[in-house]
Amino acid sequence: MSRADRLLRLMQVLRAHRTAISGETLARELGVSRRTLYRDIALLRDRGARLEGAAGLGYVLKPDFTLPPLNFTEEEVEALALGGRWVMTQGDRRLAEAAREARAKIRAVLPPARRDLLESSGLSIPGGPTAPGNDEVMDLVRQALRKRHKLRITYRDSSGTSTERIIWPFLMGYFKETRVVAAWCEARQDYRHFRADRIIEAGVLEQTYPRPREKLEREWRLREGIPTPED
Amino acid sequence: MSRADRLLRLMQVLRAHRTAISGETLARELGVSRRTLYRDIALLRDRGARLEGAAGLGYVLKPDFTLPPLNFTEEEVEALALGGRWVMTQGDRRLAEAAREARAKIRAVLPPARRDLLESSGLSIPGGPTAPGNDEVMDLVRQALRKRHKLRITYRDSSGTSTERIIWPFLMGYFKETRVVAAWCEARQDYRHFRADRIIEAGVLEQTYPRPREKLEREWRLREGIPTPED
DNA sequence: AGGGCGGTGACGGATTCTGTCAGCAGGCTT
DNA sequence: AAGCCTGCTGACAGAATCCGTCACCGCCCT
Repeated sequence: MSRADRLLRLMQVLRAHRTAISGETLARELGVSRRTLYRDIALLRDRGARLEGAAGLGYVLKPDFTLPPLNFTEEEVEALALGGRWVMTQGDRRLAEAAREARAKIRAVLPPARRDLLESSGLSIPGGPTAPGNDEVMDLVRQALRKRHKLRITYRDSSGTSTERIIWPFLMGYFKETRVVAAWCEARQDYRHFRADRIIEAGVLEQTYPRPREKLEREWRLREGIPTPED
Repeated sequence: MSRADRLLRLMQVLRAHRTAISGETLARELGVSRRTLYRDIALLRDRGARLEGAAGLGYVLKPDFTLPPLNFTEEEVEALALGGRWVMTQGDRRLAEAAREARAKIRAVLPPARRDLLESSGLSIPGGPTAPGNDEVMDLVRQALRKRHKLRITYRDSSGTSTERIIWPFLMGYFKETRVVAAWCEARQDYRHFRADRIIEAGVLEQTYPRPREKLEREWRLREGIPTPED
């Protein structure tokens, strides 16, 4: 049996069962080793499945390991539609793709009456020129951000000289015309800003950086005198 | 992207689309060859998906045996977070509020591990000056848009003279600096644009306008030479 | 304290996958 | 009727993935 096949079967088994199941049992049922089962579980989780495992118990199956129905008001649907559309035009390719997928998922669990509103809200983001920035670089920056990993970048500054640095990225600002990464620069031992379109190349390092992202952001805001958005 | 991953996405895409969709399109969307797509389709059918394909038409997923989608992936959460934040800074007050509430609802169905990502994704919309536009007016425009109602507006044009008109709004464009309402103007019997910040006053009429919003939009795009976003 | 169980890393051989090429059939357009 | 698009299947070989094994960590329950 191919892996893809097995995963679909696994989803069905999980959905059917309501009580806790041990990984051992699942593995036997699917005819694979325990190690492989853990790999499958990890993939499902990565794709969004909401299922929790606890040592000594087995897998505690949240009944809603799929997306439960969401009851948004018309105005909330409008907000989601507009926000999604903005990301589709302004985000890097992968993020734009994610926005589309998210919309599709929301659409699937929306009450039928609101579905059309999601696709055709009448609110539009005119397709102007998208802000410059290498798609691949932006994707890597987001990864580093998410996992709090250090990032090695090759950067060409405004005078045109290239340098290589290791930075701790903690924020990416989506300005009107540019994308700017705010980070702690190891070489300078200080906060620095990097325009995404001037990052020639980037690589996510294995190492995480020692301070929480929020701490860095707070300190940076303080120093730069940038107020925290009330949100 | 692994095959297993792709299959989950394929189900997602099929579910989202309600009209027939060709294998060619699907293959492009998933980034694989047509041959591979046929293989994937075969596997899904093997697993019990009621998926009908016809030469010259495309594929249609029968709606009866569709699993609900999995929960959001990390990347999708990022997209939702960023989009929501943009609406909070750029929408009118009520829409911003709706974005916040939508976020709260999404947060409630998220696996605990992904909740933080929604609030603190590290992606930020810098709080610049929000585009001008009367909150109340924008709200009314959105209402009219949603319900396809006629709108009575008092408009001051670029030369400073005020006029009162009845319009059929079918689109609101969120430009970088301005919000623009595209509408059919009853007085002029033609399409007109109105900057939201120049609409002094507005009132939603009881009467709906006779043509579907999509029709108006399509005709308008044709006349103005504005391409439809592929989306 | 110990066993059961979830979770992770590394590794190398086995398996699967995928694009290409080729061909057939059926519907739609011209 | 011809031509095109599209669904569908077979074969092949290189590329990519997968999987079991082993080893280890930490938590939970008894």
